Amino acid sequence: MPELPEVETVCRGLSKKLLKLNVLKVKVFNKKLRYNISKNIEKCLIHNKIKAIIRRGKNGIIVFSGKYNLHFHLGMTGKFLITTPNYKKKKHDHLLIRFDENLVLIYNDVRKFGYLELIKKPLDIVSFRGIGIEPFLCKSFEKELFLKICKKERSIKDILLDQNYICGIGNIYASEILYRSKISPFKLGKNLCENDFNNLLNSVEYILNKAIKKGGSSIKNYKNIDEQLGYFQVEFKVYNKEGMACHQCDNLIAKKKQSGRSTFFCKDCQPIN
DNA sequence: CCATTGACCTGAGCGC
DNA sequence: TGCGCTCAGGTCAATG
Repeated sequence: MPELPEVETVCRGLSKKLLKLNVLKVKVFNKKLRYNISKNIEKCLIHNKIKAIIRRGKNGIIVFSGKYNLHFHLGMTGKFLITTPNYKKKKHDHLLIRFDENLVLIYNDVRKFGYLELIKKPLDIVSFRGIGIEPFLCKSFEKELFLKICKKERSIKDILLDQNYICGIGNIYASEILYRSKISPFKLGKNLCENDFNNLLNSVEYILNKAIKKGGSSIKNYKNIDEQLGYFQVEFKVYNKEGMACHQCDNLIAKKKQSGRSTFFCKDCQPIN
């Protein structure tokens, strides 16, 4: 579910409430997520303080005072909730961490595509899991990215979704970014001209920034840690807008399956040539 | 090495 | 009311 703007919003929310707090208890309700939650999680985190919360692409890292950090990925339906010790466990709650100051952190994930893993320090946030360039740094790596992408026989949308080029973009923002860039989602990497590429990197920053400012997008069930909704979905120009009028021409927004996922675009405004 | 497909898992919404 | 089907914000292993 969550792409970079949603993960960023979650990280900021967690920072606001949990920074400097001390872990009193860790309880695993169900360890079977995408990867199993470590049996040692309580041992590794208890009496540690939260020092920072960092985002890298769609990943979050809770930095603790001890030997381990906690890396999380929310998959499609992962959510954190901050609540109090009298909280009643709900369906699909998988982990609970109790802190001092009477606060409790819950990880809930319906589809269990997310995960929580302990990672040993020191944290090399730059080469983290070998993922690609942070979107807000991508202009400094423009040449490098262009050289990589301009050889590819893959569609530009597939490339945007591949976290090894630019990280943090998912299915919603890929469509929105390509619409603003006036590039067909089906255009191949090798066919992008420099002008396309400039527009693309521009829109990557613009769209993601704007979405962060709105607290991300809530289309089904995404919520921030205090159950607040994001509001970027009202700004969608193409995602879920099949059959609606294009904002820039008389055409209707089209929807097509691409690599097994829905793509939304305007045929006229986003030429393939 | 590169590109494509299906698997992982649960729930919502739709047509019948 | 219920069944069966498709779809959903993401990755990753297996295949050609």
